[in-house]
Amino acid sequence: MPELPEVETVRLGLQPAMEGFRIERAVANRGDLRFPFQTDFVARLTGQIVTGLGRRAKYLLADLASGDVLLMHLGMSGSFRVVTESGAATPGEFHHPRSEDRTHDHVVFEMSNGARVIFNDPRRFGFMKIFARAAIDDEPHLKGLGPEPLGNAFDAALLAKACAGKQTSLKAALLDQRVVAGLGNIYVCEALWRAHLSPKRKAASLADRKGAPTDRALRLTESIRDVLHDAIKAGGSSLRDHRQISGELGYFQHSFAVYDREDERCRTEGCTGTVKRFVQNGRSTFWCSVCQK
DNA sequence: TAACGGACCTGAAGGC
DNA sequence: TGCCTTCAGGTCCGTT
Repeated sequence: MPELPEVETVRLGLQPAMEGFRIERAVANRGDLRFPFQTDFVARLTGQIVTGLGRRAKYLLADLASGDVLLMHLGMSGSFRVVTESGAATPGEFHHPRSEDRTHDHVVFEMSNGARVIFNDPRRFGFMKIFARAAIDDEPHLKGLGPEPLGNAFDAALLAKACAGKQTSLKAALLDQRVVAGLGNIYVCEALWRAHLSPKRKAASLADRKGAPTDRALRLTESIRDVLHDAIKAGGSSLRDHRQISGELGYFQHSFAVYDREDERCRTEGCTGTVKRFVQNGRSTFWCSVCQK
């Protein structure tokens, strides 16, 4: 599922095809994804040079020369592929399992360098929206997002402050994009395992009575950074519908310590536990009850 | 205000 | 083999 590392991998893949080039033609093959397209969606994209391609949490942000920003979210199953003039996807040959199935190719950008950037999203949980860069502070999807976990501002003190007084579980708190932006179910499970913290533990326990970060907050902050860095280095994970730009699989799923490893041995050195699964806030949680406290 | 759960959506996997 | 059911999960929104 596209969480921060997958979105960052997509961004790095799209950059050579889009940044600095003009969108000669934009096509929306249907009226909506998760939300209806704006009526002027195509018009505001056509002829615009993409001056930069950034990321905020799980959102991709394409800056346009007009001063607009194209906001893109991959939802659950969204993916991009880039097809060059020669017909080959870059980098490498495109080999998505459903590469012949164009049914879910919902948006196409024809770039001035000859590349076709195609957004495919079978479940249509993704969406695209255009807003003025000047109004970015008022953009509802970005407003209220917590700190970037890989940014300089994110540290144990900030995480502890965001969790102080919260009676909900650590798992639920970390999935809350207002607390920290970009984590999803997989990386929350993995980060909690690395920090040896139970997903059931109260979020408030990251702060002491004075609101200062506890040792748990320090461990968790480090674990979040580490797991995200490792995943980006591996090109993201590739569960089910998610693929890289090239159609290739990411490799991080091979490194999962707990996610989707129910009944397998815990990988913590010296731990005799097995990975368990339970449903928490409507989502599967994987953890080791022996070494995660 | 915080916390929680349902809805959205469709392909994959499992059961019969 | 084919049909049916369940599950997956990011975000929004309604309810408690």
